[in-house]
Amino acid sequence: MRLTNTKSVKQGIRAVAARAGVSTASVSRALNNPDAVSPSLRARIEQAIEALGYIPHAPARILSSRRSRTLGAIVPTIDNTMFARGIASLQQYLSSVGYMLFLTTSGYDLDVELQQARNLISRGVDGLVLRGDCHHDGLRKLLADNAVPFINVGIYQPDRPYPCVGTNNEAAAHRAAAHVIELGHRRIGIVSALQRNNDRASARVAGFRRALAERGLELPPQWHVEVPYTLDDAREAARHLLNLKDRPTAVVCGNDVIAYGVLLEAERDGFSVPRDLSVVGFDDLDWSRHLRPSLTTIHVPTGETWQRAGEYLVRSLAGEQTIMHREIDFSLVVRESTAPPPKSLK
Amino acid sequence: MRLTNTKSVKQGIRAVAARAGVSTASVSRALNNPDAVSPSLRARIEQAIEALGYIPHAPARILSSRRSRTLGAIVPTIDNTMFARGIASLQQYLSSVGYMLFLTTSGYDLDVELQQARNLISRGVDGLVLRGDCHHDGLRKLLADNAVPFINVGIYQPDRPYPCVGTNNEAAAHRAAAHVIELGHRRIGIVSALQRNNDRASARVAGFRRALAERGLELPPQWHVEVPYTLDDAREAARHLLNLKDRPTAVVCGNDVIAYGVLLEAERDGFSVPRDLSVVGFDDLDWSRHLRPSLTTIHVPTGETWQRAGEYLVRSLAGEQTIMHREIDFSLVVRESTAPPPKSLK
DNA sequence: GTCTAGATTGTAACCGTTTTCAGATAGTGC
DNA sequence: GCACTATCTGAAAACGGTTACAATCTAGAC
Repeated sequence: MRLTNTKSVKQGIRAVAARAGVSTASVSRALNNPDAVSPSLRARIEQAIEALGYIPHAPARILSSRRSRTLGAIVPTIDNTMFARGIASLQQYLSSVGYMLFLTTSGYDLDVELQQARNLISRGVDGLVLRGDCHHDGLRKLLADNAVPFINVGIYQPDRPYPCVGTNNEAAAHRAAAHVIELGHRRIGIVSALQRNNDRASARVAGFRRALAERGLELPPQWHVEVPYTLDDAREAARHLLNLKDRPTAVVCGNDVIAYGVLLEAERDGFSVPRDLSVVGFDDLDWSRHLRPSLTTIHVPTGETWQRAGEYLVRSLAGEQTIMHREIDFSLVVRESTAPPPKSLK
Repeated sequence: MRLTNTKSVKQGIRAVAARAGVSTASVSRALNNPDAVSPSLRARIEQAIEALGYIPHAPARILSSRRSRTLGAIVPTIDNTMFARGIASLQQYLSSVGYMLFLTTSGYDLDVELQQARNLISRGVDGLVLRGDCHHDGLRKLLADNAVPFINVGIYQPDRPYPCVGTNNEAAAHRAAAHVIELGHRRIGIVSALQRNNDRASARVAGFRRALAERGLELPPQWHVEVPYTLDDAREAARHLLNLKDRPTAVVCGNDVIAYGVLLEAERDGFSVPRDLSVVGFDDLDWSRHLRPSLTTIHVPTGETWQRAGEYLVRSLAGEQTIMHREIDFSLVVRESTAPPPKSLK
């Protein structure tokens, strides 16, 4: 049998109510909707809360109200400047509107993502923030079955029936490639992130390819390399690409970290950037403007993107009508790593 | 009045129980302690769960069981490789033992940290992971009043009554400074992170200073600079230090990002590292070995540190007796950024 | 002074689990 | 075959809040 002392309640809202000489309903109201109780009552209750050091029990609140004021986010990894940025920004926004964030990671694994989503829903989140639109089939069903609002972030797909917010990666990549083409390059290589289960990466590759195709430029297979996540991987791929007998004069990269790898490897092999080789990145991480040569890249406002995702969900949950597909502008930032190709190789 | 259809329960454990023809108690047992129910029952229940797509409601579970299998972590910022690393590692460990992590940020503000702690406790976390041992007075009281287990991570203070896990920052910093002293440097500058509300930063400064003091070396005030968080801040400070008429021949830095700033600024001002200037970092971020010159620094196993913190709490919560103060070894990684001082300035 | 609308407060059911306790069932030694 | 355990299972009371509804109170309007 559970010990229940009917005389005195040691904690909880009932203790506060008892001390303030009011009902639990009033305490609850004072907490959630202060205007609904008279100033005098409110003062008494606040004083009792203070005196008892009362902290509301969120799980009970969630259970009773069916709302948690908590969002869940599933990112591939937190150990990546882009995501860390985004999450920080999202979290800051959410906390400013009284929401909390449950953060989990999927490690780029769709099954894990599904599992994490189940986890978060179980936890009672009011909505979910997902990366991209490349998900397990079961995930959509799960979201639909449980009527969980969600948004795909980091991509822009106005034609899809799911909400999303992000830059148009295809267009941005196209812009990046167009930049080196405009500089006069005709021999352009691509070093992209792994495209598998990563629609962002593949959209960028598509943009690069379209830019080349529009100018009738060839892309020999050996000039397109895909690399995993680390700088070491990027360096290795770059080394390979730079040592081809027939090497490109410019390399467009799927993200800045990859570009760093190309830059480092180029330096190591004695190529001068941008004299011998032009390099374009994508994301515009902090480092990119500090590097020497500084990196020409596509600037993507990650913080804004994720904050908008939060705004979308919070507003939807508040019953407001909001834009389902929001495009976030990118911009090309031209720095030192790009220049016209050497005359001899033009 | 709430609508309650007494005939059919649409969801929840009762729906599962009804479908399987068992009591809710059995379903709960099948979920939490499978061995406690007979295989046949378990099979029936599992099938019902599957058929209904049942997802347990964690808040209700927490409310009832008084345990959330969730830990809270409060870090200054997530947008910092060190913390991102640590959090990623902690999260991975926790998920491997069936725990979840509630992550919040304090922005280096003690009041915010206290508020976040309140928030997390309200959320029902079973324990708290904190950064360092520099907290608001109210925080300890809060933790004590609510009997919330916690651990300070990133520091090692065996003499304190609070659990902690981390490297001995003072000793590690001492080692870093000793390294350049051993190389023959006598004119050594310090560029540290802000010490206010940051015991890690101040322990490092203390270690640097002790190493200098032990060899009887002077530290003119203008040779010790404190900088905020960004690379830009570090560069500005470095520029100032390097342009002193009477400048040091070696600089020990409070962390790697600061060291990058010094390195970049040195290059910009035409100093050659390590010929004209030796630089030592602290943390050993990924970049440090890729940079040119690569950075001599103190390697700190961040991932292990945070995982240990998780282990400590999980074990404590399981009732196991565990070590309260755990020291994590650091190591000096000598790379290209340090060398004996130029003869002329020795 | 009575009546009514509106503002405030209280009562108690309910949110979806876990868990105690007791009852039912099956297995064992004699 | 019987009493006696050891195992399973079920009924129902919590857990700590929210909130629908009822009850009370207040202030004008007449």
